[in-house]
Amino acid sequence: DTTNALDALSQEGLSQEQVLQEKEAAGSGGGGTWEAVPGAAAAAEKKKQRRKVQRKLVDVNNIDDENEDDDNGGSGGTERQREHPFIVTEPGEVARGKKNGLDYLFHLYEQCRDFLIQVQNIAKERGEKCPTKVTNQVFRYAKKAGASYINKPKMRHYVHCYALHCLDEEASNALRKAFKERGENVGAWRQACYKPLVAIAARQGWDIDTIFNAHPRLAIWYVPTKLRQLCHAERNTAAASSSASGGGDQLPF
Amino acid sequence: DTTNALDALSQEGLSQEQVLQEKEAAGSGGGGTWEAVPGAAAAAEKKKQRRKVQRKLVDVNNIDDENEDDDNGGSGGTERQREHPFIVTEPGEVARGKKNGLDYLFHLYEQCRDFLIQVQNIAKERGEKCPTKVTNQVFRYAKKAGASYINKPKMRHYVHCYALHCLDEEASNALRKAFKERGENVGAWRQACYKPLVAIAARQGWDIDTIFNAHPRLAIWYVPTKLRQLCHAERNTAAASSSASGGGDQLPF
DNA sequence: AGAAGGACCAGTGGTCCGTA
DNA sequence: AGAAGGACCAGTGGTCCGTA
Repeated sequence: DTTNALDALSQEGLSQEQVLQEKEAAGSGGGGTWEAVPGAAAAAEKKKQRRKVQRKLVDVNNIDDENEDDDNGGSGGTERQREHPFIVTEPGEVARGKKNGLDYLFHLYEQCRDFLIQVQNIAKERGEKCPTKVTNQVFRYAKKAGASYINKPKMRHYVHCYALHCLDEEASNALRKAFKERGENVGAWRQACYKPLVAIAARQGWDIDTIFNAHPRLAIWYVPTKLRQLCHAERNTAAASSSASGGGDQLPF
Repeated sequence: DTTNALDALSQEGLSQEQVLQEKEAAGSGGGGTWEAVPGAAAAAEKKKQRRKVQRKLVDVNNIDDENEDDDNGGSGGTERQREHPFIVTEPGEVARGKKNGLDYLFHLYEQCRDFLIQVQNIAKERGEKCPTKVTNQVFRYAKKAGASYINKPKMRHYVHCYALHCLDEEASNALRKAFKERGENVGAWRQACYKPLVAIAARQGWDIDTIFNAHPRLAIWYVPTKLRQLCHAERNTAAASSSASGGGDQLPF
């Protein structure tokens, strides 16, 4: 019942985001590929290389060391099932088949908040350091409390999607409807969530940390690295073009 | 020129703190020794044991491994001098001989604040995560900037002394004068700084984190573990005795 | 004995990449 | 191909304990 002015926004959202995805897929091959942050791709590549070297070293060291616990192979019974993958659903829609919907995804964030509050209460009781964010400790607590379907990589992966849901539920709902209609997968929807967030940041002085912290349910989540980088890059672009067109505090051309 | 009502306070402060020190020195030998937190001493002991085991293992593994860089012994030239030890000085007093005064100590905290601000400015410039506290990163930055006399263990060691200086300069000054007069060493003065802080916390609902965060120069420092524990223990003691004497929400005796 | 600080360690934030 | 999450890693907070 709140379906106004959504298509233009989300279409726009998609086209640019797809460009971003393509650039990312293309990788650091050519010379002029776009990067959110200068040098970021190179740094990431270095990190990857390091990790590969590490793994190789570990493998070498493991040769002929101990082959005690080698036969736990086969299909020995009660392996924990993975969660069903998410699909793009519109608000209120229940996912059918072996899928989970986005209302469920956002519900997980609320559950994490509850777990954090419990951890905070225990810490206060004991006079211990009291976390203000969803930390490893909270994820551990959630697991111990039986919420085995909550894990850190998943929650961090979709934080910015939840952020949009918190900060502009209208826009978030519109994006979900549009992406469902077009049959996009979850990855594409997730990518598309960045753009409206950057637009919100633009309207509020680019300070994404302050924006997160000002919202009670969002403040407990770390700002995702990529969202931070996108805001920074876009701010610089915006500043450059505005000073090129109208400004006076730049070198004269 | 601000020397009112200091002696009673600091005397009181000392006597109790010395008891605390003695108990600590006595260790976990007997059964009924006082602990700030139940089980804390046992946990600390366990940690110590673990560390010793670790070191032994490291030593064993190092036997006959590589003796390449073995001969950097002797007295080969420009070794960095340690900082002179602190002595208890009153406000404005310059330490003589190979000693540093407490004004200098507190000055180091202000310097760290300056370094933090620089690190924050760089982070904002680059659109990176911006620290709100004096972190390892800040200590690294300080060292790189030439302030080699600043280091983490030292700064953490005296944080609560600086806290008293920030929160109640009158009381801090009075304590310094009293301890100087009595010829106490730095360690004794440091111990004595806890008590007036706990008293401040008592007046403000025991929330030492909020007290730190409410003060602009103090907010950038982590609350020391021991101060937190003392506040917690004292709060429980106070609550127990007040409910024993006048309360109604406790078991009846 | 008293104190300064190098260096260690357990557990963190962050996310890659082997898995289904 | 698309996605979930175990497990890894660099760098953290915290402070011990060999050193001067």
